[in-house]
Amino acid sequence: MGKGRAPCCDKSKVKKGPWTPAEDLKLISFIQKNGHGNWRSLPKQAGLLRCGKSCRLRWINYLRPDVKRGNFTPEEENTIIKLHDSLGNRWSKIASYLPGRTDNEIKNVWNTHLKKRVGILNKDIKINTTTTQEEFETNNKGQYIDVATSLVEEATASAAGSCSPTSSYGSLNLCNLSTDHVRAAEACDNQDQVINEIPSDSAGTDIDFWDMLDTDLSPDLDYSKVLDIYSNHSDQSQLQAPHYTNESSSDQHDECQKWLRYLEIELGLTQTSTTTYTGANYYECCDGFTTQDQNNTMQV
DNA sequence: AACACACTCAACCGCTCGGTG
DNA sequence: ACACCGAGCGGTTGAGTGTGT
Repeated sequence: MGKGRAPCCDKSKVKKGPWTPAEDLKLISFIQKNGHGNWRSLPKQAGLLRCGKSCRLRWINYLRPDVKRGNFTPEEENTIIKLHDSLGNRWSKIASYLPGRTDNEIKNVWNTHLKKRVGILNKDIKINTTTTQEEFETNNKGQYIDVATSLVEEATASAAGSCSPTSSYGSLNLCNLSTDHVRAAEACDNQDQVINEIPSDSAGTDIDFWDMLDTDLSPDLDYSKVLDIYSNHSDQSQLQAPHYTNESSSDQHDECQKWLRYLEIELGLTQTSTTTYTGANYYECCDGFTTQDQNNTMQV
């Protein structure tokens, strides 16, 4: 073996760029049947012209059944702010506290939203500690007034060492930042509240892909393998969606079919229709879609 | 309507870490 | 102890989309 590090793959022979639905289904199919013991060899075995790294990233960030899609809730954002102040840019560590969220997603949301917001709030605290409330209101046209006042109180309390023991971020001026504060700040920040987020990558029609999809949704699929994926590939404590251990095989089959169906919908591969699904697990999987009521009914 | 600029986020790149022989 | 390898991590990029003029 020669010196130096071997490249992870032959760059000239791998495809780069956005994944197509057909590639997604190939990857999913393969992992369903074989798991992902070796990412490096996976692309070849799965018939994908992709780097193993790329497959891993696609699976972890997008195709895993327990990935939660949709906007971050104020609670999640609050958690990220706190954890980031404590852990810094250790995104994977932060992600471990947010089931269903990936490090990449958290990193993106921090860089695009939260970093700015924290900057604004910190600035407000500084303003408020050096001006009267009236001056502050004039300077800020009434925005943030309640938020900033509360934060000043909390920052003062924090400085006095009375930060909530529920968190380990006692040194932070945002240590007790409540959900309401974040919500208020969000409202001031004119954040869009887009509920539904449908993933892209909806490439053109692919006959092979449709064949594959039909195959994968057939009763012949080895659903026990799918369950293995859930149970083996990740820390159980971080898995939110499927909990199959005590279910009958038909229940498992149903759940897996739901997940695959969900995936099909996520990939934009079904015609618009009204379909009602039930089941708590599926409801969790579909977080980010239009949920119609609390009875786990979803309209697509 | 057309253009420019800003924003978002999926994906890539290069590095580090831990396991193994 | 060392070298190699695969997995994972964090920084960065750039295509696509949205918004303002």
